[in-house]
Amino acid sequence: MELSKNFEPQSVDHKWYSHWLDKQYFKSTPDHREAYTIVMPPPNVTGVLHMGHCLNNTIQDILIRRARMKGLNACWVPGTDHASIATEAKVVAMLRERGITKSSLSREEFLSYAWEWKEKYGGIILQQLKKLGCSLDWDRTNFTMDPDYYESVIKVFVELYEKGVIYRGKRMINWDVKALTALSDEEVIRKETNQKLYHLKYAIEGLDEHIVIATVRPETIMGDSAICVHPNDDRYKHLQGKFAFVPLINRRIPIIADDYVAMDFGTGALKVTPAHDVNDYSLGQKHQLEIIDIFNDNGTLSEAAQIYVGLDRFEVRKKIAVELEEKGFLLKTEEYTSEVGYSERTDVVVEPRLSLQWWLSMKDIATPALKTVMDEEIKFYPTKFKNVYRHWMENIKDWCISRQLWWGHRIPAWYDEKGQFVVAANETEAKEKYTKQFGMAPLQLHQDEDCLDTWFSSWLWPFEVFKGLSNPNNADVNYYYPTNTLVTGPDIIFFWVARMIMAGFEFKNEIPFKEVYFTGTVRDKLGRKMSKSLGNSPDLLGLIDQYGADATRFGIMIASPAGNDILFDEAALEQGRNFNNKIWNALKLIKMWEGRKLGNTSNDNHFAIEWFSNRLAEVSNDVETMMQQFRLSEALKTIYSLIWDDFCSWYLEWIKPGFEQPIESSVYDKTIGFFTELMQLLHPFMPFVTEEIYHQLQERTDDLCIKIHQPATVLNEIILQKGSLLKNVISGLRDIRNKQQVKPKETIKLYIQTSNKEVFESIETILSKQVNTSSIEYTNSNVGGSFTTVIDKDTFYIVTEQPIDITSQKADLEKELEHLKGFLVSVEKKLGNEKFVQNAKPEVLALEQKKKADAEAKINIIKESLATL
RNA sequence: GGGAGCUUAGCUCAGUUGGUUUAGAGCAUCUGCCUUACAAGCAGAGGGUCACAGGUUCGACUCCUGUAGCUCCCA
Repeated sequence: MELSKNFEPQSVDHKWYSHWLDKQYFKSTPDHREAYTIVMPPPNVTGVLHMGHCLNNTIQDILIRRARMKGLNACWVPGTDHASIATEAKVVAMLRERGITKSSLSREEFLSYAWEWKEKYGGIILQQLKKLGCSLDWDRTNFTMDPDYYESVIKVFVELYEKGVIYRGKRMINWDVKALTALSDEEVIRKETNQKLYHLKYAIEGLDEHIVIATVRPETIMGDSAICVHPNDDRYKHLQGKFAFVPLINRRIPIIADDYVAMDFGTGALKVTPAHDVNDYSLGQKHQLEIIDIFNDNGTLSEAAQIYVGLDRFEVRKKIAVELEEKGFLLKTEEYTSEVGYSERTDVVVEPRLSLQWWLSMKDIATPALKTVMDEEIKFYPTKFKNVYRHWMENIKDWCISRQLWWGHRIPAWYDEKGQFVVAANETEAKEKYTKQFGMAPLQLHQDEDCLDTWFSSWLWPFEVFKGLSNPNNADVNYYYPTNTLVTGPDIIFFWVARMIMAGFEFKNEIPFKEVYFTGTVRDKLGRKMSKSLGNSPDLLGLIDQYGADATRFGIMIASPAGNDILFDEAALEQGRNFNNKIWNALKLIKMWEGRKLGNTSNDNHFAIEWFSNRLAEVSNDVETMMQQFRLSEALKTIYSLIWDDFCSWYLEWIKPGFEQPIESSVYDKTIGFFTELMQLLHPFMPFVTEEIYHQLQERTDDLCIKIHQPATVLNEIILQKGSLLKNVISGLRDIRNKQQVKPKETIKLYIQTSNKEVFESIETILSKQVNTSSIEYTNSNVGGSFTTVIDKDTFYIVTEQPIDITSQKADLEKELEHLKGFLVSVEKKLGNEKFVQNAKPEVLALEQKKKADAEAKINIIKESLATL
């Protein structure tokens, strides 16, 4: 069959993915082998594949494919997250487009729309991962709202409530005025925001003066309960204990003193609004101030505000500033930059608010989870994240787990008409509990309307995907858990990683995974985060169509050092595509020889084969080391160079027969073997092209995907050194040819002056072919009428038909001489230093002496050559 | 405000306990080649006082201190 000019991923990718699925290579069941398990961080069920997923899942696929090819029982579990707030927001938006408001629907009606949406768009992302080549065990696909999973989440809630770890309480929370729900601290993103600092005058009761406060939130003055100054602040000492009036509404509030106030910020006087600021709340508690909540759920002002009722908080800010100015309360405004909290999901400014919510007490749960990471029972790569983790864990706060949403796991608390409640897995149990607890059967119970934070289900992921909670101690969970490697972004270290570790100890008394690999953030090539508003997120599926999955994987992996950010550049995908073609062309070359095999006639290629087999072993070992340290991009670079440089540029050229000449059978077979092993090494990174080549190389009954790879370990250093020498000499001589403008087709006569004649004799055939000589001879003295060059410790004389350009040659030699002399000076300086000779380790000293001797010898050779020019 | 990390060639990065030929790759650049596998290619070349300033040491890209810039996390 005629091979195409270039590698064509479009047909190949799909063919092999279907084949692998048919053969069930990705399917894993417990057996006698050692398990290697990865659970995929579940993407949002309605999400689409973006660069972050691409990086993340490519890394996981590389690890899992490598494990599979090592003979481990590799299991990679896919799934999706119901993503409570994100999905609900999407459904609400969809309904709005259809002219339906959420408030007009019952809970059941809304949920049926949501499920419809989930069925329609859910799991698109999983289909997209197939295009990337991800070798997931699809039969194990999980969803965090699957019936079993749902039940386990509820079970965990009830258990923790009964242990007293979960409680209900009214505290300050972050309120999302768009999604109309509470948020955890982790869901609030702080951003530097330009604001205005308004200086407002509050009149003092009984005195003809006023006090000036500075605030960025003039719209909250109607919620003020006090003005606070520092007790030692001389400016305000006479006002302590007096009263002031809130502008516009004239409410009377006390002036109190507390050393919480920073005297040097603003005017040193602080308005206290306990309902709408976390710090003001604590201050309010301490001084028993009134709490006046002036906002509605949606961020508009409530009746309690008295004025501007029903208007949005930011609109009020503008209007009230104008009114305050008109009425003489606004002294001045200044520009001010500070951090403001925004909702991670809806990007609206979060409103601190006092609210009755469900909480999970974290202190006790966190203790073992902190220790296990500090002791490196769970290893973090890169290790710097240990610090981040420790800092958060040591300062951990209780987790607000309730959300005012419908899409999610409904909180299993049941209330009577008086608001008394019980927590139980279902209504029947709730009734029993109620009867027991309150000594009478309930008239009617209704379930809490709220649902749980998404992460309250995802923290169970590593063992509930194996039904570790719904079916405790089943064969799967016993075999696969703890899992091996978690690959995820550092942005969810608190949301997810930390909480999974806590859940692991709490419910299984075991770590959930042995190592965590934190990927970097994918940015554009200018270093900016990928974002919709910048429009700098590439269309991933378009890229896969254009370059192929292998090139895309290559492109994203080649520049992804562990833990560093990835600057995504399409040029890297081109490099990947070119690499595909390079491999493809090597295949074409070898296939040309297939019909020209002959019996073995010479030993000419013996060196090439021996060298490459050693080189292959050497690099395989290097790659193994790098993989163990998660230096994936380095490993890929190393394989890339092994294939492109060592195999294609050197080895294949060395064994390549002349035009339409035959090739020895044994050389051919060896070459097929090398190529196969190279494909094995590369397969985890670029699965499609390697599988295709594997089958093109010769008829196969098996597949590369599951072929076990065992790199040779025995190395012959001498051969490897000879190889480098040969490469150096070839490059050096080609350089001379280039500089002297000797045409490629023109042959040269080569004379070698060396003390290592035998070494050159063993590589003579290759050398001759690579630098196009008509003859190679050995000499003990300088050859007249030649170009001279010194490579390592040997001198080479080149005789051509062309006239010699002595000036350029002389200049080159002089330049080299200059460099060597400089080098020699630095070495001699070291050796002339008595303290160095006394203190340096013997091997270092010996090395310096060798450097000196070598440099001197080479200087002599060059001087001789120059003299004869 | 507190903490962590980074700064090496035009770009992206290696450089493993301080000494390995006065710093290595890849990409980009330049020169010469349409050489029957590959111009998405081949053969070469140029390019860096290792952010800055001190210190420790016989010796510092490597260790310490400070400064500047950038990034991230937390409050």
